[in-house]
Amino acid sequence: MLTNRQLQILKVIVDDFILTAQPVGSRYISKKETVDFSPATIRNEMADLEEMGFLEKLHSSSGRAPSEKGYRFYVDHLLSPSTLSSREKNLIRESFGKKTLEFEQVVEKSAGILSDLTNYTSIILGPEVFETRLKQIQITPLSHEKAVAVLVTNTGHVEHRVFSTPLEIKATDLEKMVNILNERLKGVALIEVPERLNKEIFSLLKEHAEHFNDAFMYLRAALANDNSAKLYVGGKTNILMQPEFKDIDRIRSIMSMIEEEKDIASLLKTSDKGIQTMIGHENPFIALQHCSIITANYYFGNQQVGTLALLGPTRMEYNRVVTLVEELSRHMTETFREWY
Amino acid sequence: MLTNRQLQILKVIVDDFILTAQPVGSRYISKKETVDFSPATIRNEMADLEEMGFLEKLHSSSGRAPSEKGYRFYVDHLLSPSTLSSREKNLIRESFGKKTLEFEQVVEKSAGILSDLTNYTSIILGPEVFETRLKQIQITPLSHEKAVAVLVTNTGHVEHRVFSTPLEIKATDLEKMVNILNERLKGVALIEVPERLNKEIFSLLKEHAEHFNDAFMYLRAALANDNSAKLYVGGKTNILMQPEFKDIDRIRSIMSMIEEEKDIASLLKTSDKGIQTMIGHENPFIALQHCSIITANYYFGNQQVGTLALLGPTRMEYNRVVTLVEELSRHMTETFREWY
DNA sequence: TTTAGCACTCGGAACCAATGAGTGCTAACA
DNA sequence: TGTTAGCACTCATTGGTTCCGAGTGCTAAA
Repeated sequence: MLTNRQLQILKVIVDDFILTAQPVGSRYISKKETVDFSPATIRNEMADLEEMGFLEKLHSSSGRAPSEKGYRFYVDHLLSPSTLSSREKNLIRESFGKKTLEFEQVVEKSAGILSDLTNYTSIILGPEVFETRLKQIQITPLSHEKAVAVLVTNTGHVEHRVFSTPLEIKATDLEKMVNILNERLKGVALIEVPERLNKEIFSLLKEHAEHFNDAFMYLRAALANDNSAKLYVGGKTNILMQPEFKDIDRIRSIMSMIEEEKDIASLLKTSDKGIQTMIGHENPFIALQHCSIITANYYFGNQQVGTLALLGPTRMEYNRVVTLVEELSRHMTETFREWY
Repeated sequence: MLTNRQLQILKVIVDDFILTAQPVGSRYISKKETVDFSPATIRNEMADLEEMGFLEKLHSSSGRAPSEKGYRFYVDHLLSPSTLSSREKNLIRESFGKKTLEFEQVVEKSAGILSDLTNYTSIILGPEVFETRLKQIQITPLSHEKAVAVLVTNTGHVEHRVFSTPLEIKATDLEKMVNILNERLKGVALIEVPERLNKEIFSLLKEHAEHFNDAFMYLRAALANDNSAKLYVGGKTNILMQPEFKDIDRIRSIMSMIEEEKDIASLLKTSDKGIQTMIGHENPFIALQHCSIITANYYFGNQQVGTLALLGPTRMEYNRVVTLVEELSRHMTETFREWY
């Protein structure tokens, strides 16, 4: 176990390294008001801390920087979650004060706030598709061979899909079709829609007219869900500001990973509930080996869950950032609750 | 005026510098099969070309690189537009072969192709808002206090806006409202919609029931157009690959400019018709001083016009890129024409 | 157990020389 | 008169050397 003095020194080093990105030396630590030991004493302790794996040297005569294990210990045991500054409070209150109506708006705004306040990159994963249910479907003809289906889900998400219609179909027929669809699909999970279409609804529609056959084909294609929960990213360029990412290659791999979306989405999807931190190599991607990710969940009603994440260097301002992420996920959850 | 030999040498230098990003020396040029002069002769010509402002030296004993004026001359007089390679043809044919139905799909696909084939960043500006006309409007209640308005424009663009509705409003009333709106707004330019709403439609709606007053307020807010034509960007990270952007600060300023959207949009909006090139400082933004931008227009029906652009370093593969941009704008125009 | 003192290590900056790619100029050549 | 060979010159790059300073580890004294 670590002695009190070791804890104190470790905390000072992590705090300072997070601030300056420079290795911390013994002399510097001993000058801190809160510290009362000579540099020599501190050097001894630092040597011990290094031996235990909490600290690292860049070269034999440099000061110490926290290792990943050091960050992990810091986050688990030494974190003193900061309270929000008035600037932070204001920005959040201001943004969530305005009444929002659409899921996308809330998410984009949250991503914006988070990346602006932290100078890191914020990522928000939409709610799991398999829990989203269809609330309403509306079909509107656009031309004699195109129509748009507007889907509204119980999460307040609205989306539209354009599809081809056979030339012969009539407006009244379309109306009938919509009625049947609404009757049969309301409350059905989005992911089950294609199956339902194939099973019961196909035969139902068939009874009405023969060109439903064609229309149905196209509609089915249009309603085929893409399954991928959407990613919203804020402050992509913030990574460029961090001194540890002076190296173009690192930036390139991180950027293209974010652009890919796929891996990031799967990473966030598998993260546990509550506030989580992944430090450096704790995530499986080489591109993110110098990054930390903080995740929190937000909720939609009771079960549906999305993920709010913040991506920064391992040298992240954990105390400030953790409260911010928590606070924002709370606000999001609350906003969505009010919609019901 | 330039002699034939000078033209030849200039062309070799630009071609080679575009390929290698390295200053070109006289010895190297004289070794080219197409060139029959000694290094000394070439040096003389290069000195003249430099004096005329077409070439630059990085330092007194380096080879020459094209100046912006050199690129400009090259583009205007020496360009031999390449024909598409079979790979390029295939990719384009494949993508445009599939039937697409929605404006966004076409645009996103085009941006993707362009950035993939060129390794530069592609930017597509949507059609000018002021020319887009409303084709149809549909309102669907979502809950007792929310409704979604779906707008369909003559460009095949579909979008939805969620707005609040007063509690008292009834489904039948809403239907009446939609009928009036459709009757009065069909074919009206999007940009004029708010004005029309205020003038004629307000009084019309008022005749029907008093809570239209409230509903109208919200609807008006929802239909207030944001005016900004949308930007679609492909291959944002491609800039990172270019050797001239090893410098983080350059990348940062370019990236954040793209992220901003505002300036880029205005830049593209003011570009002239047809294929245009802006080389280096020919554009007014310091962030883009080492970039070239190629733009082409695509058309929607007869008047409506959007812009397709490619952003890369001044050392751009102009001959390949120009044909690609042209070809893609042609394909887009054609696709949209087929929709009518 | 703590601390002062001292030798040691290593990165970074400054300086220097050697190298080589490339130029400009001059004089000879066709 | 236009072209070219030859040569002196320039300058970025590379590698080696030295110096400096920040910081460590170890030992011995308090």
